[in-house]
Amino acid sequence: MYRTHTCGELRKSDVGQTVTLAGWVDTYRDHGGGLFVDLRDRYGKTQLVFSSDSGAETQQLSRGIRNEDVLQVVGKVEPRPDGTVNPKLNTGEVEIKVEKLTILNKCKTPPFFPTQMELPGEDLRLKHRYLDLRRQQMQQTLLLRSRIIKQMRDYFDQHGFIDVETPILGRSTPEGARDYLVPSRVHHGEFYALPQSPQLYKQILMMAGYDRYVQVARCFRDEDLRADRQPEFTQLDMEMAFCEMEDIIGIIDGLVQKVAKDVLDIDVTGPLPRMTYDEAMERFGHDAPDLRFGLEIVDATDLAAEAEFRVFRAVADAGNRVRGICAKGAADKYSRRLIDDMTSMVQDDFGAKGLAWFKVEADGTLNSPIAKNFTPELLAKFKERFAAEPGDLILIVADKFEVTCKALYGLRKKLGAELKLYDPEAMHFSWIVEFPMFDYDAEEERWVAMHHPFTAPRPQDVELLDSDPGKCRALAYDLVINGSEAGGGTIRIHDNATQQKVFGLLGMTAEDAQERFGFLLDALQYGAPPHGGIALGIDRWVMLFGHLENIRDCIAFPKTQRAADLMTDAPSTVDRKQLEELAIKVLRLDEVKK
RNA sequence: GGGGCCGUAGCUCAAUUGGUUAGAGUACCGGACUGUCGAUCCGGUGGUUGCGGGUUCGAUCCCCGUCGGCCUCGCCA
Repeated sequence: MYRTHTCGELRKSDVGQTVTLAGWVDTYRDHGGGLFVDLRDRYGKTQLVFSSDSGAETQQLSRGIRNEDVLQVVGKVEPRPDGTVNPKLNTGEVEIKVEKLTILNKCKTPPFFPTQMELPGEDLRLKHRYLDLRRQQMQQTLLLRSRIIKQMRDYFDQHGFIDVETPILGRSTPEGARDYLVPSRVHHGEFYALPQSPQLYKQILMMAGYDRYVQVARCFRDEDLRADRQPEFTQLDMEMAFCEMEDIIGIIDGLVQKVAKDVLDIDVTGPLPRMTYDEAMERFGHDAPDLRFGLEIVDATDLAAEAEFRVFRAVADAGNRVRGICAKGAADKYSRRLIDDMTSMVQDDFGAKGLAWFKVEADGTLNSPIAKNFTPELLAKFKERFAAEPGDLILIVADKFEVTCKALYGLRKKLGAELKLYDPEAMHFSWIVEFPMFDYDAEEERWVAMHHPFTAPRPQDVELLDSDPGKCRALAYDLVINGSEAGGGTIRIHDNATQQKVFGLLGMTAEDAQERFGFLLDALQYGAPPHGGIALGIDRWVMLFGHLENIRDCIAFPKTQRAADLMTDAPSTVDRKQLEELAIKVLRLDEVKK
């Protein structure tokens, strides 16, 4: 037996026992005659004491102990002498007088120590992930992740959901994200695709009568990475038959309450607040607004239309929008220089033509390079519209609606963080509903599904599919936590005719649709029940519930921004023989580009 | 594909306007020390300044390219 106890469990009540512990050397303090070692495992730390009492042989062996060595010790639990209790440790009232030491494994001097104060560079952490995962912070996060997933599994189990696994090797579907492809050895020139989500399989399960399905599903999307995006990620995927949007939302409201209570001890009152997509875009410029703070977007297009200022007038006259935000008390926090930086941001990142600004002076006048273009009366109206007071900073973007949304969303996010408009520990949960069915892709001159092509239109909007698809709203709902999309779902189309019509609107011919999704169209004709579901982004839940800034910290073995695993060095080239079996020839770069 | 930041000892960082021998803390090695808990004290080893090229009398510093990491726009139904 390697150990009788973990390094986190011994207390004063255990004094007198002879115990065996095993773990890593967290730190050691060598006093010559006596040596203290904090032995660590994922449960905690326990202080070991080596002295002449340990015997000459053991004491001699103990002198070679270094950080991160793996030890096993046998010894007696003793109370610490008066004045040497360590209140920082749960085990701080006791120590082990070591009688026998076994060095199970030495540790080479590592590139970094899991215990060091300054975090090493992320590339180093990823390369030596086994060391990084020893860090307490990482262990806490993976524990949190495990706990959230268990809560989810328990919850859905209690509500009668069946866990069904769906294939990892599937069929490529050109809609949506880029697929990860897997070549077939048996069928030369043909490929499987890794699932972007189990979407179609779970719909088929509904048609098969498994009316409550759940799965912790790995999903793959070959797109560029971000701080909150990995090429493979995990979803809590669920689907229900004979359900309406309210049923799904109700179930998830309950889950949110349960997880919030369990992991953060927060009482979330249900039902969670809802906002329509249009309202979210109008008030916050984004479909996943951070509702922990105000700083809402204010429309001033009508006022702009009265202005002498040609830039505003032209935008208003062209049917575009003049909108802005008013940051309370921010005028003296943002110098000309910082405002210039924000101007560059809205121009370079969001395609805005510029950023207009006003600072409200102590006497109430508006200070701005463009103020001279406005009558005092109009300036007063702007001030009133933005409810601006002395010391406030008004930022205005005049552009197409979409551009004002993006730019003001970006500014709001930046100002919210910089001005500390919210408590970083706060949690805000809400639903965004009534999404449009389609977005118009000007480049490809066609409609694209906003959610996915299996989303059902609202019953009252069905006829808009023919007359005005852009106005058609979907039975879609996104769960938003602190300005992050934490989940999204829809009620699905469950009849063949509507599904065919939507495919048609997306520019697919009947033949295309049959080739790509024939199995779905077939299944829809063999007794498909009404159904719908949702998928929750588990990695993001961990990020949000753990107040972490980065999705890589929520995943045991994540990929870098270039989608590489620095520990295993994946992806890698493969043997010529492997390629030959697959009938694959790798082209040179110049051969690809032509 | 575009924009930005970063890369100096094993690690975290510093190095004046481009200036001559590239420093500190820590780790590591050796020594001292029986109540420490970020132990302390003394001594020591350790550098292709990511890589390649250029400008210059002289480059960690400026320029170009490249590799790697991060942030971001596009992209992500």
